[in-house]
Amino acid sequence: MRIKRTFTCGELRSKDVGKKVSLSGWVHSKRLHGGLIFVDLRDRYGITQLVFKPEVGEEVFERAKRFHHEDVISVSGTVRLRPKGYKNPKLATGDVEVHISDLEVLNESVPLPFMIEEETTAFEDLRLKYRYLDLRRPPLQRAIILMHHIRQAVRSYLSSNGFLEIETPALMKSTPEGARDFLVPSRKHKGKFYALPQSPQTYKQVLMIAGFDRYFQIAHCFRDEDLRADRQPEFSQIDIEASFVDEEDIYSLIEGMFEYVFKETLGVELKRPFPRMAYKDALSRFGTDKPDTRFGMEIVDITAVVRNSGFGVFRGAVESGGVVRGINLPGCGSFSRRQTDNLIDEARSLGAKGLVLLRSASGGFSSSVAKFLTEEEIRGIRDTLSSSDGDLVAIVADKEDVACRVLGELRLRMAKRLGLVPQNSFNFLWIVDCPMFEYSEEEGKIVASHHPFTSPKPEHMEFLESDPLHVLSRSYDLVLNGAELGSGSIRIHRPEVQRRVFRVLGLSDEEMDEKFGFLLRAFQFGAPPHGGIALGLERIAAIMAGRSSIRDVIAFPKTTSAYALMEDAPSTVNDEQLNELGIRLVEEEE
RNA sequence: GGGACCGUAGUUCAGUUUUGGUUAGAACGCCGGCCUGUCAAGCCGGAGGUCGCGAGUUCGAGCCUCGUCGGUCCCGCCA
Repeated sequence: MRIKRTFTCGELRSKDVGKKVSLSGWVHSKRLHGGLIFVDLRDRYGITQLVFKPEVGEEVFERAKRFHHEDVISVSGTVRLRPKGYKNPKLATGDVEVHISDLEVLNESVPLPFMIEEETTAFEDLRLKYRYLDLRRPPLQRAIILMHHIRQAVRSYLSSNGFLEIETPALMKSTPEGARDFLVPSRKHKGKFYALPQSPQTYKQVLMIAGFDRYFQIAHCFRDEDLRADRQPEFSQIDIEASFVDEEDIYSLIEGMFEYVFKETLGVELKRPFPRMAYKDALSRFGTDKPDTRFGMEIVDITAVVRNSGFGVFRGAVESGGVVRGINLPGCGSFSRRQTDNLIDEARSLGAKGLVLLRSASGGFSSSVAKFLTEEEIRGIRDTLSSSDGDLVAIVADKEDVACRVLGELRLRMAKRLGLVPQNSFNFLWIVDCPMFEYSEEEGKIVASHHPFTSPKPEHMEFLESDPLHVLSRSYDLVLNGAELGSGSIRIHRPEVQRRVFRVLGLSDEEMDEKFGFLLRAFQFGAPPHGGIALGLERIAAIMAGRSSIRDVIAFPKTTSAYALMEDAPSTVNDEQLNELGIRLVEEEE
């Protein structure tokens, strides 16, 4: 490289006029006017306009004529003020241009599979195959840079609060509980396997026992489960644990961290304290354990209003122990028959038996169902739901969990369609008072709602064995704009309590010793009370960047089938590698 | 494991229903020419297609049927 850059492509301003400068970057675009060539030179800092004139010499001028998109070049030249009327206000460097005197072509580009533009229309599989090109686009550059700033801010905040960053193993013991493990075969111990961490949960608890009373790590985690827009097989957790703390300590620590991170990276001031909501209230008011509180349209109970209704659908649901709940869809009273039919179909596909729609009009309801309702019921429903003329009331009469889930999902979809979801709004919410256990239909047994190291609420401890499903835990979830950022808890730190919880989960003494013996043993040697949280870094970043998928904040994400399109992973390995590990492949059966 | 949508020049799409029918179009990109103030440069010309793949129906399939592969969203799953 003969010409070394003295400035970046986002740097030059009118104060630099007259300077002799060198720039390096990618040929973003070229505008050839015969005897005059403009080139937009781009790097991650911005774009600067280069001007090639014939005076530069035939060799350089002719070479510049042949530039392709995305050639990499270095140039030297003089910064000049652009003539009056030819400044470009869209560019930070738009007041100036560099008149080129020397050129070095560092790499030529073949024709591109898609253009490097602010927004691309290219399909995601193509973008993933040529990820290095997609990553040149400004939105992804901004997202990757934002990730860096978030990581830096998290480290800076936690470090200045006395937290130590400590790494834990990537090769660990497999535990069948929770998500499916990624397994790593052992060469030294043929037939045995490590697992990649789903989270460093037990290690961080052991670190507490070791006396590192404030720990954090931006931990890479792996879960072999199916993917979603917000779920990748590998992701990062901001993993935090502290000793001698209670829930309030964690809340204020984490709120402080987000306050700092948002201020540092986005310049956004967050409102504190974050609101808190009981788990059961979240379910009944929003139909989900991760409510999006950026808009209203809350689920309202009208069971009492229609308990003795002449309308069979309502009365029947109540008589069979169900509920009648509704949401008010503002301005949807003008929906066509087709639109209302679609809504009803949607409700059915979500699991409801049906959906009752009532148009609010002239102080009452304009609906075929209205004739089954008394004046009092109509007024009651309108008042309870705060429904005004022109609105549409959607009601589900069903078992409580079905009614809430269906209405919660309709609420989200309709808010999106009606454009009622405010952008650039960050609504944090703590979900508290979560149940300790839940019954898994599939496994036919009680499982931990959070994880088995979570402490039950002390006042519920006595019902642990007799009524486990009503025991609340000392866990908490953090929700942002309807997305679960993460969860944590105050942990169990006494071996006998941990054994009781394991026993409720159906583990025998032998099983708990085999799987978690190291933790139970550690608890016997002076374990401090402790608790913490783990937060999904990519989900945080995606919301901050305004992206709908965490793939956009990960440099090299996998597809929905967990495949890496750029380098083709996973791939087969040769027999030698398998032999060394003592592994033989089984033929795929039809 | 299940549901929905998508797959046609390098890219994004139209063409698929009503009607299966000669030579599959457009824009951007690419290549060539003209052009000294553009910044979505402009003008003229050109090249570029196993219609994802495989069967089937048919005289004839981009279009109909079945299967399959890939991508995206969702349910299940994610202590």
